[in-house]
Amino acid sequence: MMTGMGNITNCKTCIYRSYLFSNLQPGDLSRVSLSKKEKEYDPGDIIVRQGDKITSFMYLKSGLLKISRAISDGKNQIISIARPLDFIGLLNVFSNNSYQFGITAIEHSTLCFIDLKLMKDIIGKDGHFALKLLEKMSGMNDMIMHNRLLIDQKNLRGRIAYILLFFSQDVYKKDKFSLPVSRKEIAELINMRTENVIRILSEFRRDRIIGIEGKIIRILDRDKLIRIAEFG
Amino acid sequence: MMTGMGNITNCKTCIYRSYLFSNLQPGDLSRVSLSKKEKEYDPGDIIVRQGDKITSFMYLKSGLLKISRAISDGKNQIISIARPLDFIGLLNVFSNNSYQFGITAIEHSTLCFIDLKLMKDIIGKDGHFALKLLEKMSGMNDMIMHNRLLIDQKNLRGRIAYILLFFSQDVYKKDKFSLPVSRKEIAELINMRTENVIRILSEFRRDRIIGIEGKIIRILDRDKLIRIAEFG
DNA sequence: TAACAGTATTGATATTTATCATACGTATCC
DNA sequence: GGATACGTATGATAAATATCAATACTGTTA
Repeated sequence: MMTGMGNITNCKTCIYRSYLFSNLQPGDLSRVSLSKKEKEYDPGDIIVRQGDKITSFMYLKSGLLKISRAISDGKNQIISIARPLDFIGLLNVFSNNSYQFGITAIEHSTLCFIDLKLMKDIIGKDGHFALKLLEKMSGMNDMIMHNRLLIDQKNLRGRIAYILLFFSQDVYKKDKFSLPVSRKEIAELINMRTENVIRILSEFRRDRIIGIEGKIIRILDRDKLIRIAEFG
Repeated sequence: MMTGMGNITNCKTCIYRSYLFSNLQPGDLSRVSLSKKEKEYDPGDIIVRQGDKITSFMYLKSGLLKISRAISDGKNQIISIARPLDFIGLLNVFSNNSYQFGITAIEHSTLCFIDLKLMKDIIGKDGHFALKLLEKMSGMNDMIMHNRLLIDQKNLRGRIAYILLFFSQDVYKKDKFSLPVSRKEIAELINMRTENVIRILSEFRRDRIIGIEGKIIRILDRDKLIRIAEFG
């Protein structure tokens, strides 16, 4: 369950402070700092449900989240994994009144909630900030779209290799890491079936490309994995 | 080839004027109107090449475009089809200096080019405009992402049904229309092989769901097509 | 502790999709 | 006019992926 909440950190000195807020007018930064709420979540905690009303702007200080949407009969599709310093829900916050996707913590995470009205107010006053936000949003969309287009092109082995490299290189920056998601969730993320996720992981283990102990993955042959992700 | 260019229309009285520009300061609208360039393109004309420097903001007044990106060995992937009143390249214009995709006319099209510096200048000054632009961009991204996520879930028949309904309902609003793209391009758009596009179109014809005469498609059984797009 | 639900695993099989081959029409280019 | 390229079309076959079934393991609850 949610393990903490409050407003401990001052935005001015926050070590996680985003580039986005780097040139904000001092008065505006104070208003953000005073009104923001900071919350902590444990793995599995639901942060927003699909359909919830959007009332704030969310910033992931630390941790890892999954952004997913419900499709027919209880099935889910994971749109992307949010990483620290990401603005969550940025995709939706200006185009909808309610979330078109759900957000769930997959690691212990700390989020900042900034009131949406305040944000819009600042955007209205501070064109420089607005432009930076446009850049940020554009960049995020680019990345998510790019990833999905890439994954669409790959066969199943390529997708598994890609996602393993994603966790190893982009998220944990380590050869050995603990998968923050189940096999089923990997399947939902890269558009395949759970059984095939498991099968291909086993295959990679058999071929000494990775080591597996439950959730613990160790990359043994990164070059080969890169080649498989690239194609084949 | 490009068949026209110049600055004929006044933005103030333009019948294609976007909602986005509806509350612009009169002075700013004049600056847009004076600096904008209007160009016409024929089917097949390349509007921007992947990698081109971004210098303007593009607005599609009429026509139809394809937005695509090159992948390995001469293959292409079509990201989306742009329709009238769309701001083209909005996905990229604030996050990159150069286009990450190419844009090609697939029907006779008229575009407005607005200088990017001018746009950024207006955004900086006019927070209300900036906010509307954020909404527009967000909405566009939503739609493209949503479509791609949907297509990922469908089998090949579902994808073909979906794309036929897209052209019939969203683009032409008619039962009978001329496909603006080749079978190969359909394949690139919905992530399948040309042969299978052709095969499934033939199958739909055999089952009296559609009529085909070359590029001319006629929807004969819309309900069935909807059901197939939905699932099956 | 037993019962239970969710997850992971593997094998056998069915279905879907891609690939390869061939043919034919159409437009383009010299 | 013939050569060439490209789009459309269909069939046969191979490869990739999903589905179904069975089992084991995990943690949680009664």
